Amino acid sequence: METYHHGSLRAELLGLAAETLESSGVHALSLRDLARRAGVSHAAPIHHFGTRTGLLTELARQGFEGLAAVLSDAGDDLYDAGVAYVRWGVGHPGLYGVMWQTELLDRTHEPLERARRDAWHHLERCLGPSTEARRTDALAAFALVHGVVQLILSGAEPRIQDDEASLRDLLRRLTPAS
Amino acid sequence: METYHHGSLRAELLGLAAETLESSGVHALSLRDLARRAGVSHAAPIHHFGTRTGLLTELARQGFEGLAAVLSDAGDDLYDAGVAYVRWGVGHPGLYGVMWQTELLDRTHEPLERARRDAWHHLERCLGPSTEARRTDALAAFALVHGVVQLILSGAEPRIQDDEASLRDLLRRLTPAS
DNA sequence: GGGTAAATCTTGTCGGTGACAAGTTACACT
DNA sequence: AGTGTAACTTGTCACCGACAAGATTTACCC
Repeated sequence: METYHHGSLRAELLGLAAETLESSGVHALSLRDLARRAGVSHAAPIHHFGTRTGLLTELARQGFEGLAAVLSDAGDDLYDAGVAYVRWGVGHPGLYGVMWQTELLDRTHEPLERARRDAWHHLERCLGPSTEARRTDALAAFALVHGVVQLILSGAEPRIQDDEASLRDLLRRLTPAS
Repeated sequence: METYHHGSLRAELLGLAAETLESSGVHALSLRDLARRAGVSHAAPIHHFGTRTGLLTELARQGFEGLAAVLSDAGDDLYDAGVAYVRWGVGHPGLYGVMWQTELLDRTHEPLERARRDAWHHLERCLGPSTEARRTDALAAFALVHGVVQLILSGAEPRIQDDEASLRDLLRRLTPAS
């Protein structure tokens, strides 16, 4: 059969990579392993992504898009959005880490940066008009939800409950300025 | 001179590793490069740390100790401690990332976990007696400062100012429960 | 102070990995 | 039909972490 022209190699590689990311972590993700599992040569992934960084950058971009979609669905309430954010992050332990590890990503990749800003704006939107104080509010809100996700994922604080009620209770410690 | 028995190889390797970590990031930190720069054989670092994970674990432990010391000096006020935390994190961009990247560390290493808990307790101490609500307060406080550091280090939000006044203003969005 | 155990470091080697270069095959478009 | 281009392969290189086995030095104990 067709040894050449797999047809949708790029998509399949991304899928396999996402699986590995969640099941085994970034460090276990190698281009050569992906190639083996997809049944192609060891250099095939490089053709599609250039470098390993290129692959991770694409995964991160997809991640921010998924996150933005969830935030968009969560509505206009800051705490609703916060809960949605945390739940998405906790649900994607491998990917979420990659999204924030700038060392692994190509920060000059415009689609990635755009997706990141989009996700940010969905959270900022819950705070009303953009004054100076609102921007600080948004920073605090983002830092809090991001920190909660990282704390949970790191496993450093096993006492954190990630059910909705506990999360909401936690997020309520944040009170936007007057 | 003495080819064998460098005298303080372990300490020198840790120092070189810390330098590389801050100047070039984790990914640029290799045991073999450390060995070259210390003028020893490529396997010498392995003798002292077992694995690369072992080296990073030791660095992280030192990191938490340094962080705990800074928090201890910051006094009893939650916001003072928060500012001190953020400033320490921002001042150690490479190391701070390693400290929270569990994939790179040996989480069963008791000295590391003890140092981590110590740092935590220094922050929790600012909140008074340990009730249920206080613990949630502590979680929120930790998540917020941690998130702020990560946001700054990631460079995703260049608008964050890390001078003391701006940081304090940001941290004030957090109000512990009654 | 002599001998033995342990710690420190070296040499050698293995499998795995990212990256690049050059070649081969299939598709697309005119 | 023919030609350019995209998709993929084979081959290769340097680097890395890890392990094993050996050499050298220190420490300790009688």
